[in-house]
Amino acid sequence: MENEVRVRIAPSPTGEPHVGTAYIALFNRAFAKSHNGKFILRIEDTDQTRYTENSEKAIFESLRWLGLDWDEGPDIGGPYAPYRQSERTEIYRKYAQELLDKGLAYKCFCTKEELAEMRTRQEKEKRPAVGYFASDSPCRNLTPEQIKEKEEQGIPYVIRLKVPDDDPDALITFFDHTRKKEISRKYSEIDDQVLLKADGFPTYHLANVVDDHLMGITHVMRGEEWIVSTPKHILLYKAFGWKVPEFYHLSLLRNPDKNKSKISKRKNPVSLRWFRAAGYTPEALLNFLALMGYSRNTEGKTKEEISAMDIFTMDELDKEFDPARISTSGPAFDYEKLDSINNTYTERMSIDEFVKYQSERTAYLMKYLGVLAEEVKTRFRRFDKEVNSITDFFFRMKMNYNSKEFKKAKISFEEAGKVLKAVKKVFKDNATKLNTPEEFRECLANIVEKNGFDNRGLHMTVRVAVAGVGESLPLYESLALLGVYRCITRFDEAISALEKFAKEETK
RNA sequence: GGCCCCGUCGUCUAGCGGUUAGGACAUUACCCUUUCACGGUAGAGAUCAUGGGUUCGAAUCCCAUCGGGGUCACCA
Repeated sequence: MENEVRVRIAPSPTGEPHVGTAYIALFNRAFAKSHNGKFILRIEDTDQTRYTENSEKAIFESLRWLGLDWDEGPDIGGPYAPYRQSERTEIYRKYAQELLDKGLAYKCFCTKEELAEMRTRQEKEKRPAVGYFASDSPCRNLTPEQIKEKEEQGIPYVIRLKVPDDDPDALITFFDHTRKKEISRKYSEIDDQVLLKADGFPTYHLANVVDDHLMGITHVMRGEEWIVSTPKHILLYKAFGWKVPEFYHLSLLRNPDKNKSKISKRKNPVSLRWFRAAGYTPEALLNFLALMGYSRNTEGKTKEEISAMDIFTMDELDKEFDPARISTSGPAFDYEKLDSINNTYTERMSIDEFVKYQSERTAYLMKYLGVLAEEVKTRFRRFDKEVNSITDFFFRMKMNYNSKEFKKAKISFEEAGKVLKAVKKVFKDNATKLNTPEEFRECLANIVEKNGFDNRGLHMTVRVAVAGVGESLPLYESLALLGVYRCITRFDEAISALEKFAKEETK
């Protein structure tokens, strides 16, 4: 199978499984299926500092839930195992050594401080580009004796690629199949990339190129954020004397705000677990995601036919998939449209399917809620009262507050506004440190103490801001599950609502 | 800031030298309905970012400008 199409998705297990991963996976898989090829899952866990325990499991689980199953991967094996980069470090070391032997890479002993110094110097000189370039590299031309001496002193080092500097104006060019054009960068714009870190782990660039080659990847479909580093990868393929795969860069999903920045958890829910718990069906999410980056061929179709073409299954996509129809502009993630698509899928279900999906979803919701699941039970007075009404606030995009609820805090609207502004600031400043319920508890307690706020008033105000109502699930656990960024978003909405309520009252 | 990418209704998009610029979501009105939702019908909504070319003719080709995004880590 020399000409077999082989594509891959290579997520990094750092935190929640990202909707962007599913987006890229979907197109890779459709491409493989349409060519009778293979779709591979590879885990890129070379950053020990960002690795989180359950993240890999969550990626498997979420992708499987969506039906985006893979032909080879860390959990099912395959002819090119292992598929987890942390288990392949020997391989990367070997290839880094090969480059060293060929004189195409070198050991760099610079410290973090020296690197920082170099950076500030370059910025001061107003250089067009900042980085570890040949002309700036103190380590590039170290003699074998100097290297030996430093090694004997036990100075830690990294291995850097020696970017050719004989013709700085020469171009490195590749063809981007999504944009259908060549993209180039000058050699002079590329600095000596780190290949192997001081801890012996490879960087993305090395591991990715080595694995793609070893695993026989023929087509690389990945996010647009990689477009500028593709030339670096080309350089690596050349250094090894390997065949370069074909590249497709997909535009990034964007936040639906005016600026349309790359979609982020700071502004919107992006976790696949969230979408699942919120009650979206896999078919609907996939259909929606496909719509964001792909358009079907409408040639020769009637208006009526076209109007029904937005709804399609992955099987249909796999059959007709044409990579030339992937779009290049960054689509804003329209949660309302997702809802609408979800609706058309649920209304098409049989009653049996509907019931089955409802119970599957409820089961997952309880899992998602974690410690809060117990609390849901205690507030669940009757079975005809839905669990959803108690947990709904985790999935709302807009709160549309009612002034009556804020009155339960027994402090004025102005005071409540002040409280929320203070809490918001603290949350923002300590965003990365607020994860567990306990951390939220301490945080709020500190705010009460420092500002002399009414304890009950603050807690009720925060509760209403976050849940929309005065009676809801335990606060600290709710804040933790919601996540600090979505809390902040709600505070923003609550603060302006409170201002409005205050004005109306004085009228 | 340097470099790279992108630019059609509010949003996702069709279009690839000659179209009344089409569809979907959202939105408006009406119909259906004892309510809501679904469904149906009709409508509004895009001087195709702007300005120059090329051409008999440009959303479609070229250039410039502007706007947005990405990237400049021992993160991926």
